[in-house]
Amino acid sequence: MPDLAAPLVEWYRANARDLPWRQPEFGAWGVLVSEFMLQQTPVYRVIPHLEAWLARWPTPTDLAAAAPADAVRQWANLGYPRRALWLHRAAVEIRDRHDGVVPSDIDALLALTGIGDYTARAVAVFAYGDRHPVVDTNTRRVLARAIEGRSQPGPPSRRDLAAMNAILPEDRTTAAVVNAAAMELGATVCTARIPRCDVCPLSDRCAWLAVGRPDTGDERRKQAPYEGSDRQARGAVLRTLRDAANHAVPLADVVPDWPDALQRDRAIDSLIADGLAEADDGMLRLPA
DNA sequence: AATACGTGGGA
DNA sequence: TTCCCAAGTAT
Repeated sequence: MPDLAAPLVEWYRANARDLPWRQPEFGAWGVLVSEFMLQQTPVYRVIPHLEAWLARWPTPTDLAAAAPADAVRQWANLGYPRRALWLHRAAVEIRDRHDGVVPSDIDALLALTGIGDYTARAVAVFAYGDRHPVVDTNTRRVLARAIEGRSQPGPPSRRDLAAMNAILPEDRTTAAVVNAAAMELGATVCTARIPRCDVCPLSDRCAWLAVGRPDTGDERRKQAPYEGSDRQARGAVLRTLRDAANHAVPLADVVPDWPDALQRDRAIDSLIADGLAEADDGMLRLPA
């Protein structure tokens, strides 16, 4: 296997974006919040929300003391609002199980609500400097191209962690940089569409470029259409609840003009089932 | 393992 | 305009 770590590190030193969570003093809580927000949401949309969030709740204990409704409201239009609920639950768990300190142990992190394989390792590595492989969608694409010669990665797998681990240097500080660099390269150069191979630090050893950048046909699953979907209906309902000045809305006033009343009611029920809404006395509200 | 889950910007 | 897709997780 070609050495990927050295060129990645050199490239990262010169080209990494100056992102808030990369400041040394940013703190584990800030890193954790940023990782929740970055799950499926672009960097440029996260940054302003992250700063507002941390100004309001500077520690896990601060957030744990708030109502879930406040977390969902503060989440605003970041999307996937259950992440706000899960982040709040994680804060409660950190307060109750870890004395208010974000843990660095992978298994302890994995046990927190809303934290999976990616986020657990991202926190341990980027907040605490521990040595683990961190694999996100960017890294999977970089490895698929540079090592396997494929245009897109296959389905996520535990093998991805082993592949990343195989290119990590022994030194933990450098290993953390390699993790960040692989993600950064995938985000800014080795992109899903129109990769910029002309400025890529791996171009002289990339298996995919060497064989002429073929489309290897590994289609990623197409996202279901959003227009007319249940998700869109849920989004409309939740927006109504977020924007309600008195924090509660009569059920009859919840998107009354939605084209499909049955779909709207289904959305309301599913939001209640998810803990994102509560109904009582004919009123609908965010969870207290 | 496949599916559900928001939102909005860029090409 | 329409389509793609963005630092994933839970079930």
